[in-house]
Amino acid sequence: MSMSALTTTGLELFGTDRTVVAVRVNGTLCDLSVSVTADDVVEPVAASSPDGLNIVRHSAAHVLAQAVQRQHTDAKLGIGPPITDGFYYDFDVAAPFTPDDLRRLEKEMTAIVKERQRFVRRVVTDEEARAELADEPYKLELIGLKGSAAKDDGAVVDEADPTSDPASVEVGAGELTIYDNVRRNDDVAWRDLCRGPHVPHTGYLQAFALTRVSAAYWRGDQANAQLQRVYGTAWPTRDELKAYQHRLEQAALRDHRRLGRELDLFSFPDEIGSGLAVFHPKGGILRKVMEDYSRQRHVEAGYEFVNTPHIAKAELFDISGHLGFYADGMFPPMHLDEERHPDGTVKRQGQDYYPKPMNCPMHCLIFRSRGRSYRELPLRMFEFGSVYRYEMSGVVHGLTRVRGMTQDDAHIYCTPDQMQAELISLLQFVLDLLRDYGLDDFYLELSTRDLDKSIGSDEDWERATDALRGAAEASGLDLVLDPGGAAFYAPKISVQARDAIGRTWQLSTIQVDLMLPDRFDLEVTGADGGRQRPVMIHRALFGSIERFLGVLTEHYAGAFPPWLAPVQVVGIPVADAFIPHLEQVATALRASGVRVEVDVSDDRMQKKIRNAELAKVPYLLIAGGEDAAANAVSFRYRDRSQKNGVPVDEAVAEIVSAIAERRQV
RNA sequence: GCUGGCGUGGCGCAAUUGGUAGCGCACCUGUCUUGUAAACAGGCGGUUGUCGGUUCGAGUCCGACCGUCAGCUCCA
Repeated sequence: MSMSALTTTGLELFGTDRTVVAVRVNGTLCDLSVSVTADDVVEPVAASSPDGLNIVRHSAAHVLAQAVQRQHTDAKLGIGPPITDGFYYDFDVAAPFTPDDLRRLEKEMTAIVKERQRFVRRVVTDEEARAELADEPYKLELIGLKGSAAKDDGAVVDEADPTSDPASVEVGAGELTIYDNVRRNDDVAWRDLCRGPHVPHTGYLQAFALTRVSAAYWRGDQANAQLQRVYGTAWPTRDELKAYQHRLEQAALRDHRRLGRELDLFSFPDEIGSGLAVFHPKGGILRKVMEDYSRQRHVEAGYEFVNTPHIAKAELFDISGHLGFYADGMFPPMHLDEERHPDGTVKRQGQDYYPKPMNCPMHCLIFRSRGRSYRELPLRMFEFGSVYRYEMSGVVHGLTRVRGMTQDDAHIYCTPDQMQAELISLLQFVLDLLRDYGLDDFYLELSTRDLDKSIGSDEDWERATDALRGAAEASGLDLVLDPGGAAFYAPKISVQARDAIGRTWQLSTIQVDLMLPDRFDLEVTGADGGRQRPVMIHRALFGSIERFLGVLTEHYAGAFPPWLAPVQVVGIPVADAFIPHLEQVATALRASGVRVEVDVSDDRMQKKIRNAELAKVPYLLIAGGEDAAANAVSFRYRDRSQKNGVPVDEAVAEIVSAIAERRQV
C-alpha cells in the first residue's frame, strides 16, 4: 500500500464488514479500533471463528452487566467470561433474580444494543483502577490477583478444565485495562475492568438470549459468598442462535430420563429414594444383554469371576482407608449386635456395618485369602458389584449420578514388570468393547498427582504415571492432561467418548493403585522364594451399568441397535386373519433367539405401526394376504422404508445377522 | 449441601382478580378391522406432594417439610 508510512486502524480496514469483530495484529488479538502500520501483520477475526465467538459472547456479557446495573443499582460485579455456547456474569445482588428479571434484562440489553455504544479500551494503573472501581469489591480483589490469574490467552473458559481460570478474562498478566461503553454523544454509559478485546460497538450483538439464573460461589469456592449468576447464549447471527436453540431441543428429546419413561425402561419411585432406580422388564432385558456380552468378553480376556456382599464391617473400610477419606460419601452405618444390661450399660459391644462404596477392598481380601504365587499373576478379578454412595442431594441425576449402582468392576494384580503390557492390553480391551456397544469416537485423559493431597512415593507415582501414559500413547488416541486431577492414591486414565451429537462422557477409568496393596499387605511369593508386593490396577469399563445404559440411551436416542433393543421385532397383521401366519414367523425368529412380539391387539394396523415406531422397535414385519400366500413378510424399517414380499427364511436371516453382527439399522 | 424454579389422575397439559377440578393419550368395555404413524362409542381414574395457617370459601395466598428440575460445589 502506498500509505505505508501512515497508521490506520482495523476499523478502517474491516469496519464495513459486520462479520469481522476484531483483528489479530502480529498474532495478538486486538480491538478493531487498534492502530496498525503497514509493517504489522493484520488478520481479520471473523465472528464465527472460535476467537470471534468468544469476543461476541464476552461483549454480550458486558451488555448484560450494564443492564443489570441499570435495573439493580445495588448490584456488584463478579466476573463475566465467555463459555461454551455462551457466557455468564456473576452479580452480588440483594435478592436473587427471577425468570421475570431475566425477561426484563433481555429487554434492557436490547435497548443497550440499539444505543450502539462503542467499546473503548483504556489502559489504567492499579491505583487508577482501584479508585475508579472503589464500589466494586470483587473487581478490587481481581486487581490484586493481576499477574497470577492469566494462564491461557483469552481462551474460552472450559468448565471441565480445572486449569482454566475464568478470572483471567478480567485481568491479564500485563497492563490493566478498563473498557468504557460510550454512547454516540460521547457519554460514558458504563465501564468494566476487562482485558478485552471486544466488538466495536454493541450494535454488533444481534443474536443473544438469557437462558437461566443460578447461584455460584465467588471464585468457585464453597467457602466464599454465593453470587447470582446469569447465563446467556450469543451468536454471530440470529440463524445461528435459532440453530443452537434447536440443538438444545433435540438434545432434550434424547434425555435418558424422558426416554426411560417413554420406552418403559426404568423409573425412580419416590418410595425407594433419590438416585435409586428400578429397571422395568424392557430395561431389564437391556441390562441383561449388556451384561451377558460383557461377561462373555471378560471370559475370553482371561478374567476370573468373583462375588462379594453389599455390606461390610467398619473394620474393612478402616483398613482400605475409605472411612478415613470418604466417610461423607458413604451411607451411614447400621449398628448391629449390640446388647445392653437392664441398667443400660453395654453388655456386648456391637458392630457397625456399612453399605460398600467400592468393591476393591473385598477383592483384596479374596486375593489375600491364601498364599499367592507370582505364577498366578496377572490375576484378573471381575465382578458386577453393587455399591452405594451417599451423593449430595443436589447432584443426583437420572442414571448418570445415582446413589446405588452396579459397577462392572475389575482389579488386576500383577508384577511391576507386567504392569506396562497389562495396561496396554487392558486399554485395548476396553476400547474394543466400547466400540462393540456403538461408541467409537474417543480421547483419553490422564489425571496426574496432586502434590498437596496424595500419598505414596515420588518414584511410585512416576512409574505408575509413565505406565499409564505409555498405554495411552500405544492406543494412538488423543491424550489430554489433567494435572493434579488424580485421586490421592492413584493416577488415572479415563476414556472420554463422544456421543452421536458430539457430547463427551467420561466412561471407563483405569487406575494404578498406590495404596491398597500396602494397606491390605498383599504379597506373592516370588521365583526366589521371597515376598513381593503386587501392583494393583482398578478399572471400571462401563463405569456403572446404570450410567452406561443412560449414556447409550442418549447416544442412540432410544433407538438401540437390534442386538440391544428390548423388542427386536414386532409382527403386525394387516388384519386378524394373518395372525397365525405371523405367529409362525415369530416362532421361527424365537428359535434363533430373537425377541419378537406379534401385535394381536384390537388396534388397526396403522395404529400398531405407530405404536411400534414410538417404541423404536428396529424391525416391523407386516403381513397381509399377499405375504401369507407367498410365505413372506414385509419389512418396515426405522427410516420408514419398506421391503415387501420377503420370503420368511430370508427375513429371519437378515434379522439374525444384524443382531449377530451388532449392527445398527 | 447451597441458590432459585416447579409439584394438578400412569404420562402430557388446562382451570378468568381465591368461588369448590377439566382435556388428550394410556387403561377398561363394546362395535369395528386387508397394506405401512392415531377407527368409533361408552367407561374407570384426582380429598390438586405432605402438614399447618389466612379466609365464609384455597389447586390458586402464607409457612414448614418432602420430592423434582437447573446451576454452583462435590464425584473414591
